[in-house]
Amino acid sequence: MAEIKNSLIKIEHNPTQCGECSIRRLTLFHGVAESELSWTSEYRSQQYTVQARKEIYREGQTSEFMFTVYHGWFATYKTLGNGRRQILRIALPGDMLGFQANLEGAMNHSAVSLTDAVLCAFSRQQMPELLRKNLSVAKRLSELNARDMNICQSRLLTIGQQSAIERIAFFCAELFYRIKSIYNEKEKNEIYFPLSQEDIGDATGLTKIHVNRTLKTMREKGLLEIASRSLKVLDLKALCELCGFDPSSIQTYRLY
Amino acid sequence: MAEIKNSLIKIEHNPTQCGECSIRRLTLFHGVAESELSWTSEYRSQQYTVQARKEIYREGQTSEFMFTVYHGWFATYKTLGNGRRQILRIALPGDMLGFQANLEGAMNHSAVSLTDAVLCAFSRQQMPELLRKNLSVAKRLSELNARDMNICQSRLLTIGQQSAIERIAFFCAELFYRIKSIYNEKEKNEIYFPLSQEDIGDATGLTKIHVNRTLKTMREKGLLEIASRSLKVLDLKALCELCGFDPSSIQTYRLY
DNA sequence: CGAGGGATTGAGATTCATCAATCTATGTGG
DNA sequence: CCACATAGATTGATGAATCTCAATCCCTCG
Repeated sequence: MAEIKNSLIKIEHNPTQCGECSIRRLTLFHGVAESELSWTSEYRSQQYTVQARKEIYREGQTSEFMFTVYHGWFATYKTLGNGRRQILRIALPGDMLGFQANLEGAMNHSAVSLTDAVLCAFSRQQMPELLRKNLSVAKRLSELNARDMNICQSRLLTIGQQSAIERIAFFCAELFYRIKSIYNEKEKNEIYFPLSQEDIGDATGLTKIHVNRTLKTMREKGLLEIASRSLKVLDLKALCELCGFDPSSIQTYRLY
Repeated sequence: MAEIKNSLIKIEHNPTQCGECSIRRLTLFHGVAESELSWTSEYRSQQYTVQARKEIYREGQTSEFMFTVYHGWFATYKTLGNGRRQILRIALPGDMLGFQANLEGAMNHSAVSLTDAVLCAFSRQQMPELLRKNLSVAKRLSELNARDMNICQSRLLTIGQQSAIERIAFFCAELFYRIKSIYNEKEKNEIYFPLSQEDIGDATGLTKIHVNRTLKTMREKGLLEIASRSLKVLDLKALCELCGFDPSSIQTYRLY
């Protein structure tokens, strides 16, 4: 497998400054006073581009950085000895990647880009210092982690207790709402959607064949259509009712 | 359903002092300097007893407190409209219950005692102040949450990608190691285990009937025996190999 | 000693996985 | 510009894993 080091390409020319970051409301630095941003942003070591489908860190290995997604989609996952893979989380702009309890230790999961993407990197080593010096950042980190915990637990519920069509509906409904809340698109019923059917299967605990058949059913029922990297929601209300997804819960996903 | 208020019984006589708490190494106050413990422990509002099988907070409702488990077992869970229930987490002594991003808002999951138990309560309202004033506690909270995130993601992996026998093996292996690490019992192969087969099913995403059949298989294979509130591990090595549970990962569960 | 909750077993239905083949869109090299 | 390679999507046939319904058993507790 390709070296991870090579997948991250440093942006030498004009990296985005935190002060002018258009998605700061979504990130770790949401809530940092403008007057403090000049020094807290010093901890943002670097900005990197990464191509689609590259690993940025791997389970069992250490990682120099943790990241904020500035642009693009990522998936975190764990694998089993037999090669099966469970996608744990889809990370979208504003989301953190790679924070865990033991900042020095090996990663307990892997992360891969699903699209060409841009990451803001933070030295893991310097994180404790940043958190000590700026309580607003520490509080925000805690909020982001608690939100991710809630999302993770909701996925445990859907995977543990729902049928194939319900799981896929839940997965798509959640992503649909998350994307729309990031880009403030109220009316659009179609979003960019870079996941393959196999990815959807890895996220929902189904085989790609069964995902394919279930998507066909959903298309026939007029719920949604996934084709050529696009997700079109045909009947949002029915989709949410089918899987028990509560759109108002997305507010606790946003945190801004 | 019974009122939650009534399930918590305040301990009026001689509640445990944080300074003499025998499991402090496992808790939120691990790492707090002895000299600071006198004032941080002021935030520990009260100690409560609770009988087995009582809800201590409920999804959708607000809760005055968050808790540290001092004694006993708890389960957190989410439910679906059709009544199906997913157990999200088994909380053991030292574990936190009820922390979430929006401390003022409604709970996003419920919690129930599995045994008679004792809880140390913290006013949710006062938490931000405590975290602001004591960085050691804030850091510890973040560690505990990150650890729980890892456990949650491991369960996502096992429920999403493993068979019934593997899921049950994983669930039991994890609890077995957690209990042994709490009580420092290296050699014992039997632990107290208050979960019904239905509980195991709710935790692993299986029906109680299938849990029953699978436990029978595991008994016949000489892996483990669950009977009369006890879990006896007959072949620990085989159990861990079956489900891919790595005992050394428990170190990141302990955090002390 | 009866009641009730959990455990156990059986039979049959359903969902989902597996294996295998074909199709389609996209990109690549000649 | 075309032949080819490749990855992802699609469909069919079959079998295994798990669920559902139903009945009985067993243990504990009042």
